Amino acid sequence: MSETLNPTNLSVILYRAFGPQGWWPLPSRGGQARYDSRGYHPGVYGLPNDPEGIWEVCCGSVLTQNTAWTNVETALLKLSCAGVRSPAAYLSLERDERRALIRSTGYYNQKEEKLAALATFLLEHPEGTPSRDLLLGLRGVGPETADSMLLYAWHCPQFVVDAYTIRVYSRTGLIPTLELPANPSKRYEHVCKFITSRLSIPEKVPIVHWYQEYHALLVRLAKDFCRSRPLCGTCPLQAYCPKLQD
DNA sequence: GCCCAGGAGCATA
DNA sequence: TATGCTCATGGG
Repeated sequence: MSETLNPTNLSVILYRAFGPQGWWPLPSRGGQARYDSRGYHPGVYGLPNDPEGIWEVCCGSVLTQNTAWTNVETALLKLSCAGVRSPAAYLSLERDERRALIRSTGYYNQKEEKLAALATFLLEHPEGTPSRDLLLGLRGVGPETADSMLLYAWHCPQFVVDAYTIRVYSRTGLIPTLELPANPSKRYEHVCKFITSRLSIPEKVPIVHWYQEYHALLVRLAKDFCRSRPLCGTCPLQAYCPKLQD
């Protein structure tokens, strides 16, 4: 091992390996100015910058719960093609129409209700950034979903923890597994504080950009290498990670 | 056919 | 507080 891993240099190593990730993707804008074919916008921050984009990010954060993003892409494209580009448009549909549009993401009965609650909330709060507590009060919005919306839709400096984050931090030994609380909610807050309290971000870099990039890079690593069955042989962390497998 | 995917809510003990 | 179950489609 060449260098001891810590939360800060991990993000630097991943950025060097993968480059900017262009999150949060907006599939409906694939190919438009500043977006690549699948709606990513690498190196371009400050997006989304309009209500339709905010709605699409919020939708995506609910639809991707325990679901592969490719299935969410399908649903977001269907919603957009059907003209559902706002909370009001969503609420104007019949339940069965909503379910049909998001079917590809699975759990579509539950998610239809979650999106209805979200849409109603957004209509009641058309401006400004909602508080984390308000978002957490919505049916179907837990800590990861709330933080994803805050960080990517509203550009708040709120770090996002997901299953991939915990997997990578556990396997690399960055966080002692024994210290992880069993309670999911406590575990989330524990990991979030653990990471953010140890991050040293250069003054010239906005915290929001760093948080966005870091989360996206952890997902990239976990999807491509640190899978449930890991591909350690070609992993960019090979020189740093104590858990060599395969 | 099996495993997995960017969670959250609820019942039960 | 902790654990287990449920929700469901689609790709590898």
